Amino acid sequence: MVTRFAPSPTGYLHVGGARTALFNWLWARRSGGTFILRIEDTDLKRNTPTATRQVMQDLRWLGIEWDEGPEVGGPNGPYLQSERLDYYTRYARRLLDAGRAYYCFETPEELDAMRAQAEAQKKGFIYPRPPQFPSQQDVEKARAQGKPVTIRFALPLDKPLVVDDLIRGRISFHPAELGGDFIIIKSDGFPTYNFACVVDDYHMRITHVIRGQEHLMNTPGQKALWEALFPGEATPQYAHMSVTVSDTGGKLSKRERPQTLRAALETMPDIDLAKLAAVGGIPVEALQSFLRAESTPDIPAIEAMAAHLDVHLPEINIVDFFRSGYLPETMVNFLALLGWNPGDQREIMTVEELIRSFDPTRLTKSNSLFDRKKLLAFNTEHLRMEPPERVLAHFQAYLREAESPLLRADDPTRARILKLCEGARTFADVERKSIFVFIADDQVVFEEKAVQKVLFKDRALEILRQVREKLAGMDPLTEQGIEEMLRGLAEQRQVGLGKVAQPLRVALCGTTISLPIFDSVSLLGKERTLRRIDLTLRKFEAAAPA
RNA sequence: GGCCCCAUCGUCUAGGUAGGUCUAGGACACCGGGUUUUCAACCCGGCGACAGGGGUUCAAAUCCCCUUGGGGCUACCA
Repeated sequence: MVTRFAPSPTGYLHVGGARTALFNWLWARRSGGTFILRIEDTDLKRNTPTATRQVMQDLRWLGIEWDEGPEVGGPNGPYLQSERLDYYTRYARRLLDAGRAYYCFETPEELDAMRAQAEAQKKGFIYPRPPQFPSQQDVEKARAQGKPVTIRFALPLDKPLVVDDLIRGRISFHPAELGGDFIIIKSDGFPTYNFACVVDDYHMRITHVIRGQEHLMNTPGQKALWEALFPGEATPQYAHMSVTVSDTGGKLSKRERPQTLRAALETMPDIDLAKLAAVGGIPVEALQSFLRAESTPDIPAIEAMAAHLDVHLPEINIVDFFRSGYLPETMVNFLALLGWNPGDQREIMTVEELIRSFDPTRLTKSNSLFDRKKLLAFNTEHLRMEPPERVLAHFQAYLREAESPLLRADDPTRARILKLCEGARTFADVERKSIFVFIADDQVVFEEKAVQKVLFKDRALEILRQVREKLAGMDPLTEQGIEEMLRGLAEQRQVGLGKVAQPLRVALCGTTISLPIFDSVSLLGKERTLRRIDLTLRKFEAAAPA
């Protein structure tokens, strides 16, 4: 069995693409077959130079390795369609010679006009096949006149086209309603998707294809092409899966990120636009225009501004989830369960379990919504479940990507922090709770809310001073000693531990959320703990309400 | 407009091919309670669905038809 994932290199790997790749990969692994990566870069206008590299990087992060394809090679290469042009021209020639394809010379404008006319008559557009196919001289004449030259496949109209879909069963199409003869070679000499796909699937000996529902209507045309090109040869078996839509409404689209930022900005009226624009590295005018929904800055600018304002953008691409602190194991598990299930009630599964259980006939027919809250729950579970060394390795990668101050910690410390954060939902949570240890003592940022709710209440500063004195007298500083001291103090003052621990926490971190307090003190050490308490007392004692 | 696909809790889904064992199961979310040095996690409990209408049948979530709703395609994009 040979399966494939065939993305077009237009940007990062997105959730939908990852899901398609995953199912094909699981299927190949399940059956001991081959999984091929093929890059469909036949649209010069849409290709992004770095996209192929990005897609491969994201696949590898997910653990989806290809047996044949770019960088790994294989007997059926090359694996970039732009390097396979000779195949397509050869087969187009063959169809032309057999009278199964013909040249056309309409300009895009002429085609648009024909379509508009069909629409005005409330009819579906069907390309009118000429009674006589243009000759080679006609082609030369057209070229001389500067007309575009394309090649169309003469779709057989005599019998219904039948597709046997593994998920949806037998589907029959009337060729006359399919839009007529379609283009196989564009005027730039490149093949269209439908043509290149057939030629390559044949030459790469693809036996099984799982792809999105959006390709279902392409399948009858591809089958007809296959029969004309490779009569008697079996086409791959197709499985057209459902689509995944976003829980923020509509399709999972990259526009969601800018839109989320804009919506957040609208709730912040007194914002310093000049400063924000500087953060994003764009002119103020560009930011203003963005706010009026007239333009959109590029994604790095959007992300920088969102990070600055602490606005969480919805993740769209696989790399976004990496940057938000998700585990690849989580993504694989979650994506696999969107539109598929193992047939029993298991949900949290390892990759090995997924491979063992995968059966494409269990793919769901209906579309599903990408639920980020459930994803979060899955990540919490995987963070707890995966081997600690593996989690640590992923954590390092996350920190490197984030250029986090936690990079300054050594491995044992990071492992300790990870352990203290049991129950955390993402690496971002872990980082947020422990970052205070790795910043300079005078760089602690005090959250207004924390100050008001903790430091300025219940004689917190008085307690803090007491804590400071006791801490100063402790040598050495052990977690156990700290705990006994804080508990003793709470008891002595007839208050809950929270009344003692929270002021200390805010003094050390500036926020009410951090690692467990005893570990926070021990991680910081005696000297830095005392210094932070002193800085806090100095800063807030004068300002405290009586 | 034409063609094609789909329809079970708010969400992901089990059950549908072989109609009765389904007063419809699980998970996430949500709500209530518990635990607690913060957040999270954790424990207990609760809410909650067969889109509507017709058939077929002793019996329908399950089979058939219609309606409605959602999605896709209708490109010299893939």
